[in-house]
Amino acid sequence: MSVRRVTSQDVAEHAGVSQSAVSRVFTPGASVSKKMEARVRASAEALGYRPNVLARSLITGRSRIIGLVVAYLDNQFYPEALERLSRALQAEGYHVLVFMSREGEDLDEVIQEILDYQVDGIVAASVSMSDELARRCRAAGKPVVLFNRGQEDAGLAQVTSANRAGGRKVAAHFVAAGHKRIAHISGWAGSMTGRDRAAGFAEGLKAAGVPLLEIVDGEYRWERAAEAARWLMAEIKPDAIFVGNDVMAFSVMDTLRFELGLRVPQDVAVVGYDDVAMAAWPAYDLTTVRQPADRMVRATVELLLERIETPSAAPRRIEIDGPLVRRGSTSAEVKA
Amino acid sequence: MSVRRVTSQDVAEHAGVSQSAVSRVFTPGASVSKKMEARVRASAEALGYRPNVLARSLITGRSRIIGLVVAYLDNQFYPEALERLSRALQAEGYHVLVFMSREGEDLDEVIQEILDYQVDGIVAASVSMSDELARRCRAAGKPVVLFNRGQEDAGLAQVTSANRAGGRKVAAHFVAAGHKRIAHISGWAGSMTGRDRAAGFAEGLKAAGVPLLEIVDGEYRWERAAEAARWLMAEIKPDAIFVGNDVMAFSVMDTLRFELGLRVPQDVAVVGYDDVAMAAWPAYDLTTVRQPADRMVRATVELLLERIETPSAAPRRIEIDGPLVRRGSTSAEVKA
DNA sequence: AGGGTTTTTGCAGAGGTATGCAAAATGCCG
DNA sequence: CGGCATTTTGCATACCTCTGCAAAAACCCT
Repeated sequence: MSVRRVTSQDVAEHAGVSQSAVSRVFTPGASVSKKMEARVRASAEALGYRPNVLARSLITGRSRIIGLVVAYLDNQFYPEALERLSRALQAEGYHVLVFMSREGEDLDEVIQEILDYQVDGIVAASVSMSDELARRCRAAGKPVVLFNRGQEDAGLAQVTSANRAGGRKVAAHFVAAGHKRIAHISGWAGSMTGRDRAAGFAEGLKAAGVPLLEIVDGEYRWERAAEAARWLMAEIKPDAIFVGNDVMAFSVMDTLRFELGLRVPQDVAVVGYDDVAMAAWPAYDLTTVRQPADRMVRATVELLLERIETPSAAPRRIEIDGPLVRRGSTSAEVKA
Repeated sequence: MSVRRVTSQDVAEHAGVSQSAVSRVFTPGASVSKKMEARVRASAEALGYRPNVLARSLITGRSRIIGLVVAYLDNQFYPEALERLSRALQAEGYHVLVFMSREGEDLDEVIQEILDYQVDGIVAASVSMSDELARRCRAAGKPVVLFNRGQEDAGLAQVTSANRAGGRKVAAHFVAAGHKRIAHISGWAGSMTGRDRAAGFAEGLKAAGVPLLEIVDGEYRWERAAEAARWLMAEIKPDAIFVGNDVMAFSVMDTLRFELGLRVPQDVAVVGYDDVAMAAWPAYDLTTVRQPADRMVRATVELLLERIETPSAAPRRIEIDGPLVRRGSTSAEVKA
């Protein structure tokens, strides 16, 4: 019943060599003669041997596992990023072990579990980390990269898009189109991404001398965004709304069109943030600031590997700029 | 620089007991006195000790890792399922190691890599497995569960929704609404899910004596679905289209409305399959057959754990029925 | 051929934990 | 308090691989 695994010892016996020799054949960069390599590989092939990654990690101290903490996958941006991240790491010989956490729930337990697996590094996507946790990861020698969520305090590596600049781009776009009544449904105020986008937007409007009539926290939630839209249209009556991410922007557009009977962009212009695949679909055709998932993921992998190779390297912060993608949810005409 | 890990040996010395004692404290069901437990836990706490999952797995033969193979995450159904799967397994003390593969690409390399990690089981989502691969997993004693993709030949455990029945439900719905010109843009013909939905749909129409004018393979791809819709409207002019999944249905609706200027459901009724979150959004308001991700995931976990506990258990197949969810993309009125 | 260099190989120990077995400790009862 | 049954503990070994070190082999050059 029990399945006997094929071990390097078995291969060694079959090939009539020592176990060390087998190990060396499967260790890149080790010293093995051509002849030895051929013999061992033949035996390994015959027996169907492959090194046990876990046993190997025990001695090398490298598991080739990266822990990923993520709170939810219903914002399209995250599956997209996860897919790319997984592929990129796979190409480097690493694999992603997934840990779901809930916003608000204490990360402690989750991080402990991650560390139990002796991961080589941790990517925390859209979750914030307490200083205490960061300290513990440092103590364990595990590099952490925050993905798409900045943090002021802790000395953590992080990759974000240029959220502040993005907010300014949206402001400039609204101003150029001549909008006067402008509002913002922000990303969760507890997140730096949300705050930065809002801050950049406010800055940009201020610089142009156009007032920002109202900011409502949409908490990155579909339902909250819809409520915010209803309230804004009842109380403020803006003619342009910048929404903190695409998913909320879709919610806002649906509310405007199907519940309030308004036209986008003629009655209200809407801009989102992320540029997920759906933003380009005709039903929404959403003007939005692109977060270049591809480049963000590449930067994340780079940072992670850098710190795995060189644990002494200081944690860096990388910010990636993304363009404003103009589509039909904002009008093209520029008023003078 | 190098971070000395805290081991059970360290805890043992600190507590003045043997290493075995420490091990037993952290092994559920082992024999330890109250006093011993308290002492060890105190020392463990003081030193910040937690058992090394990898070292443990070396001796128990259980890694508490489940390998997940998935081809793409851009169909919303999969991130949804992945999130639930990960949470459900987490609750059972397992974790998901992600392996991205590409449709068509040979799974061989991927499966080998999975096995290298000594996973306790494998979930293959929307990928088909060759008999050879299935054989190899069996040889390695690793249970495999196919998620949302059936397969006739191999004796593999699998969880699917009742695709055939689902297809019939759609047929009945169209027939009841009095549609006469009916077409189908199917899921990829190379997948059993796609074939079953199409077969059920055809059966249902045949039983009602309504012809199925055309079937086009949409390959589960957004762009292919749009092309299929253009072609159908040019050549066949159906008044009702059943589309093999929601994502393709969205594409079809967009093409009908924004490219061809047709109204849904007045000119053409559209039905999808999956009931992803977006299907309920007002912009689409799509009638669709629900795949109960929750129950499908629960069944998957059940099957997996069952076979991990009892390797001799025969692989079972579970089919989960889902309702037709009526929404605005099909008309309500039933003609006599 | 011989001596020195370099390469290749095997030996043995380590990495962190679980567990069968025997010894020690505890509990029970008369 | 003695004797026996039961529980708890420690010892030693196993899991599978990598790697430093020293021995063996191969190579090179005169």
